[in-house]
Amino acid sequence: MGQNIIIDEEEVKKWNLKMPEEMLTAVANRFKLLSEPMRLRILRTLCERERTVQEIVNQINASQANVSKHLALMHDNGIVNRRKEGLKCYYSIADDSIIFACYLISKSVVENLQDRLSWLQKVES
Amino acid sequence: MGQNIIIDEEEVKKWNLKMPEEMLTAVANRFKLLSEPMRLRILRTLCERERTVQEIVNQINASQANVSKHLALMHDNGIVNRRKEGLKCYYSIADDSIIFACYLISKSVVENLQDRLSWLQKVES
DNA sequence: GATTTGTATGAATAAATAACTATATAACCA
DNA sequence: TGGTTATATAGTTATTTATTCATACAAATC
Repeated sequence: MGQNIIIDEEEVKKWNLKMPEEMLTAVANRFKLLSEPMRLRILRTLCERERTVQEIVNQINASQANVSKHLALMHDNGIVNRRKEGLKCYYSIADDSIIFACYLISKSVVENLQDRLSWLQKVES
Repeated sequence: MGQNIIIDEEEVKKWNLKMPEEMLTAVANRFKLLSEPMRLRILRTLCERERTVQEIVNQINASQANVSKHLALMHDNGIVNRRKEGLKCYYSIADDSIIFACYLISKSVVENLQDRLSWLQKVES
């Protein structure tokens, strides 16, 4: 924890080309987990620290049942941890690479948006 | 191109916590693009070099109509480039961060799988 | 045991979408 | 102009799934 991550661009290309079919669907499934705003909202609250279901429900605007289902799904897929303490149930992020992926994608979304804006300004002038 | 990427873990957490709601849905949408095996198959063929629609259709096992739709969707969302040359239409990857994300996620999927396997072996022994 | 609190789950509904078929467009050539 | 090739696009169907409501479960407290 607390370390930097270094990615070698050449290794990335090779890796992706070699990836077998089964792996590909597994990766797609993991991306699907991240493709719902509600789940990203939940994960964002967990970024700070572990939280109970109720804490999450209060933070984001969602029903307890819905939050619980999303958490169960993410737990089944190993991206969040579950820890029971009496009545309460604490969830936390189990897989940091998911947070890195969010970071990468959000950065690229911003860049994409900036590109479109500057293009628009060129067209207008 | 050809450079390494360095990610600072602290910056990642801050970034994700600050991310506004609109950004969050945009990120979710981008993840949704990556959540279909067929689209990952297409992107993988594009990892190597730009390709025509027919080349992609031949490489992966899919109908021309389907590949065309997926490409259109990805182009609309700015993750692939389109270049027309006579009858043929060449597509290429427009956003390398997507490939990085695939790399990150596939690595974590492998680790997750390895963890489950070793856990299984512990239980069995 | 009965009640309260925190969480999980089953059933039902509505919305999104991947894939298919058929057809359209668009560029090239005879 | 007519024909061929490469790609795109409607319309349809079937599947998936996020959400809601109601209820069940499970642990604590009385």
